[in-house]
Amino acid sequence: MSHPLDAAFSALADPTRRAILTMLLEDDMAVTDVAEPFDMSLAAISKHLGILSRAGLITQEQRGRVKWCKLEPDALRDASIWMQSFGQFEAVNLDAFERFLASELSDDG
Amino acid sequence: MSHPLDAAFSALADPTRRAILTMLLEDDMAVTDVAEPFDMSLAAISKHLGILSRAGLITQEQRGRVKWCKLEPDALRDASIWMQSFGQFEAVNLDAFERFLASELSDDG
DNA sequence: CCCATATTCAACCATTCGGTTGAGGTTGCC
DNA sequence: GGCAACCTCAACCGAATGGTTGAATATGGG
Repeated sequence: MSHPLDAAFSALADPTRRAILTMLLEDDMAVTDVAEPFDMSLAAISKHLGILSRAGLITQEQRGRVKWCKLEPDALRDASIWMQSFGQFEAVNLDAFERFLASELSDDG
Repeated sequence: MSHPLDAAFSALADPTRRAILTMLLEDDMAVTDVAEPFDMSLAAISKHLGILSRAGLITQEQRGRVKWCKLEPDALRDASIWMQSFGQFEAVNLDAFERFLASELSDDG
């Protein structure tokens, strides 16, 4: 997994990890709180967070005994730019975007 | 791999597949021609093309004994839109884009 | 000090992934 | 018809992935 884009895209390929990123859009969160909504062990979530962190999509800061997870949206920029080279997408249509997000949230994000 | 975004992102996670997509930006290509620059068996490339096809990123049309591969850039739209929800990227800076593409092409894309 | 909380580590497991090889099925051409 | 070109299939392989469990390591609070 040498190229940074490898790490970014493969991190994004997992629905649990995308859901975590979506949660972190709201606010920074502790690992335990990130894990809470998922039907999965804490250790599994900890691994997912490690993958997101190594991909640069989040950062984690230890403060006391809790480790705070913070979204790092800039890391998505390169991946986003790479994709823009295909299709010459027009600036995102916000209506379509709203509809898309709605369908996303009713699913799993 | 239920969610369409799973397929798209995990297809994009492999550098060989990203390179293939970049090649297809130029023109439609036959499977053998896609395989030519890679140090890898034809069967391996055929599998990669299958993955790209199942992810909707390309389509393949059989014509005679050659199967033509065609980029399907619209499939990148959803993934692109998903990413836009993070970071509220400003409209892509074209200078940065040029620099990025240059560094990409000198690497492996 | 002791206990609970927060998180990771280590070992394990089943499945998937990315590659190989060899055989096989069409299609096109002489 | 027969051979070459184009592509996939099937079986196999080693390594990575996504999950589990149980133990280990801080840290904070009464």
